Amino acid sequence: MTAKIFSVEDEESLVSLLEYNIKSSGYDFYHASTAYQGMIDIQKVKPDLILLDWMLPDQPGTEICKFIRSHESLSETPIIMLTAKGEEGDLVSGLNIGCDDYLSKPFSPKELIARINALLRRSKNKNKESILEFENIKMNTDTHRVYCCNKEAKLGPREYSILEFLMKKPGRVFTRQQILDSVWGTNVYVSDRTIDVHIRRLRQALSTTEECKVIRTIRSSGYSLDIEA
Amino acid sequence: MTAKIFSVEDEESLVSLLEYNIKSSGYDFYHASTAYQGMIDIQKVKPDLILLDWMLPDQPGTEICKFIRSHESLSETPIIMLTAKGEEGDLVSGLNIGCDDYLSKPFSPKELIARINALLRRSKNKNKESILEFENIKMNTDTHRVYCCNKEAKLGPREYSILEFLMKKPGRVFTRQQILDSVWGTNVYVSDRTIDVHIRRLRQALSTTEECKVIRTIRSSGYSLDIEA
DNA sequence: TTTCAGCTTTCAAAGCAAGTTACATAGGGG
DNA sequence: CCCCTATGTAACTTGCTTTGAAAGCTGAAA
Repeated sequence: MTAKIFSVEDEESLVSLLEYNIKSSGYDFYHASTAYQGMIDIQKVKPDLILLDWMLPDQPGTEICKFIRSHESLSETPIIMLTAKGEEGDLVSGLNIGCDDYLSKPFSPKELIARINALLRRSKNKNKESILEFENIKMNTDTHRVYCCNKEAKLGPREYSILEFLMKKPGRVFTRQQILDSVWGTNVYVSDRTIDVHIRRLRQALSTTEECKVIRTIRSSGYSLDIEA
Repeated sequence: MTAKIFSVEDEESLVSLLEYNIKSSGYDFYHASTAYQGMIDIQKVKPDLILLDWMLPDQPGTEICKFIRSHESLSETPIIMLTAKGEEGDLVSGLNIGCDDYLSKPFSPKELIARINALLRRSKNKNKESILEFENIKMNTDTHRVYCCNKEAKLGPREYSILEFLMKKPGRVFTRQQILDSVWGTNVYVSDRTIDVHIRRLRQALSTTEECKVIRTIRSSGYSLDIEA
């Protein structure tokens, strides 16, 4: 059964972009232009995933969010919020309200699809918790988003993998070789020193506003996710 | 001690390829052509790593896998499964059965060696106790942190290694040469006196607040981790 | 008590691991 | 086809660690 994606969005041009990309990815596409119409149609369609615009002509997207979460049959439906640039500040409350992920406009269609896939995958086997946490670092392995001190940190793929690896065994020291084996995989020949560079990039990315020293260097041994003594 | 690699494989040509590459990498090579013979010889040899062909003339490799995992003395031995092309589909079950890695034929010898190295590295660090304790000294080899009288002690890498070495056999006396061989490695030429210096630094680092005499000097012999008589 | 070998402490230079920066390249997306 | 990001390497810097020499100390034997 193909998954049904429901979008509530008033911008015409964006709707057609969404429709094109979502249908290309093999999903069914449904749509409403206002919050009011959306709430009606969502109950009929019972979609597998909902895309909500943050700003709608009649009511804010968050209202639909609350509506969905409070309806027995819909409450488990994953929701992705779409925000215009500059509205990110409210996102913290958005996540609290109950949406599962968000994207800031303009976003790449590829990224949207990736997040839809991830959320659908999760809701299919919604058994396991996908949040890793250590100190003030939070990591959502479904959405691949990382937060440090409640601000999102933008990591490259490699930095993300290294952090994920470290987060799975916080405090434990790993040699460069162990990190290479696990993140790069065996039979890949990369210099040990490459790790240093990525660790630097990771530290830099995690230093959002305040200093956030969570990666400890153990000289001649390796690195660990830990607080400096 | 060189690690022993045991291969169960019926293809003649592949066996000689394996033998050549594994021996070139400095490992001992053992071999059986059938599952039955393999199970017998593996018990005698007690190898450090096992290569299993998925398809064998008498029984599938998975049977050997089960056999190994259910035998007390062998159950921790890492296993790499070798599969012919097209058998990958069954690999999921293979990994569930308990092999640690797999390779699809044809594979590059380089890759095989890389995976062997990686697994041996992993199994070497596996079964060592991560908390060492003596008197009021506590040492966590996972996090590389050392506590003396419940306060963290900051040690340099060398001091750390020396302490770890001593903590493994508390009370026992080691000559300077033994410490050198173990911590620095054999065939490294460093003056004996160097040990004295590091011992001093170690003592200093362990004297956090109160006097904490746990390293005993045995004049004209060496040092031991012990309480002064 | 003196002597001497062996042990401890101190010190400064050399060594080395990690941090940092810059750059070439590759790969993907528009 | 061009631009941009991600990645890995190399070169340089920094600061701690290691090291051996040498001076100071200790304890046992004479």
